[in-house]
Amino acid sequence: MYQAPRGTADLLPDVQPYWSFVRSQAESVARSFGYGRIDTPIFEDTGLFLRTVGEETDIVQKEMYSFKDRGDQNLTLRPEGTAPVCRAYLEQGMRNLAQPVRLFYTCPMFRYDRPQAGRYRQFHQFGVEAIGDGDAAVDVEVIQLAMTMLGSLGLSDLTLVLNSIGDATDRPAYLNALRDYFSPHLDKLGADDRRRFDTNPLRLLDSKDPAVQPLLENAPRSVDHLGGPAQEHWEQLKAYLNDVGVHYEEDHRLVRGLDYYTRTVFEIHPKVEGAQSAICAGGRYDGLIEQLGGPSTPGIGFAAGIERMILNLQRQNIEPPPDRPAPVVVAYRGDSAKSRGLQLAAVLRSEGLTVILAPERSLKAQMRYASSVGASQVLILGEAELAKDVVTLRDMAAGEQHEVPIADAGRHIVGT
RNA sequence: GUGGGCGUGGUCAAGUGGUUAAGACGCCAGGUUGUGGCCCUGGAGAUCGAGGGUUCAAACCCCUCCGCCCACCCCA
Repeated sequence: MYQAPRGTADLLPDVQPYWSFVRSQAESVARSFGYGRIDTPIFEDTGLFLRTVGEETDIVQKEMYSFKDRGDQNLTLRPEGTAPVCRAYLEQGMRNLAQPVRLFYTCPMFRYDRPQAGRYRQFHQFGVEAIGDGDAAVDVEVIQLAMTMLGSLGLSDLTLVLNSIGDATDRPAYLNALRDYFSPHLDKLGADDRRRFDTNPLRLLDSKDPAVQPLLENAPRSVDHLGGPAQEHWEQLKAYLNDVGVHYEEDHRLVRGLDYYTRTVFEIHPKVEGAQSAICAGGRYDGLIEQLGGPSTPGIGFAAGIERMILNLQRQNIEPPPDRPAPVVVAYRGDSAKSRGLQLAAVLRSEGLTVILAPERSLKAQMRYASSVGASQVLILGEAELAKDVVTLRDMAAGEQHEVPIADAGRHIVGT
């Protein structure tokens, strides 16, 4: 027997209401902020991710689904959404549109990770990108969009954590400060953290090693090493957030695992403790477009994990609205009634109703079937009805039925 | 990549070496001839995750692999 590949899932109709709920809420909130949908290819040139996400990151080092196609092209199944959108921004000349360009997407992502709660190899993200305007008001807009979107799902008890990791020009001084701080304590660092000390000292800040926790208390803060413009941006952002009443917590240890972030970084997670708690995360990436060979262009965005949003809906016992109406079942007795039922079903569907023709079984079994598929009403056609050119309309919940002319059966069906 | 737990019909689940592998839910049929949801009866459906080994004999013991769950790493 074949099984779905590790870390992938079959989404059967019974879970689809969650998916359509999340997608439609996210999409309508994004549109209300003036964002338009973009779809980019599921695979891209491998170099796009190497260059932007960062050669030293875990995503690139060990999580990419990369392959060569028959033409020897190095391709990679998209592990994240920002780089492809920026590539499209450049390639499609979107800098000639009104700036900032506001885009959103919902699509599958692929990372070769070990699956666990809320983590899959094929997973789905809803994300937005606002490209072409570095103003802190745009940061606020994007954060507001994220909070509004999660709120529209009914998720409560969310925490927004915020930090600024400065511009590329501020980075070297800060990294030196971090190295200076940690170097007397190298003996206390585990192997992973030693490696980080050399390759990416920023990541020492979110080390989970209990031995280094006390060290983190007094570690240098990125916000104390911001250059003038980044400093101003950071203060402006916080002021705007206060103005619009968005609550946040500053977290000086918040850094991100992708190299392209500058200035603002943020995460949103449920207050309940747990692994993989971030359901939404993002930040500013003012150097990314330039890195891709374009003109210096600021940008900011976030991505939210659809599976994680659904997980939290379920944890908070939030039921999504049904994604399809209760069907009307057409039951019948006899061959000519069956044929007439087939015609009737087609007519009713063309009138916009959801109609299922019962399977050919005893009438009793057809009724049982109607009941188990949740039919609100059943239309019964038999010899008696055919003779009079009527159909028996049974209301399943009320348990009552009456005859109506076949020709306007549709008008008598209610509430589906 | 690391550590722990686990894999028995579609789902849940009993069964820890020995005749035809319980049960429940679900599915199908029937309970008199044209009617559901409760109830009753019957039926279908399992190479006991896969492969190898030990044994006269294995779902049950051993090995390998695969997968699932949880945590770490990392991330949405």
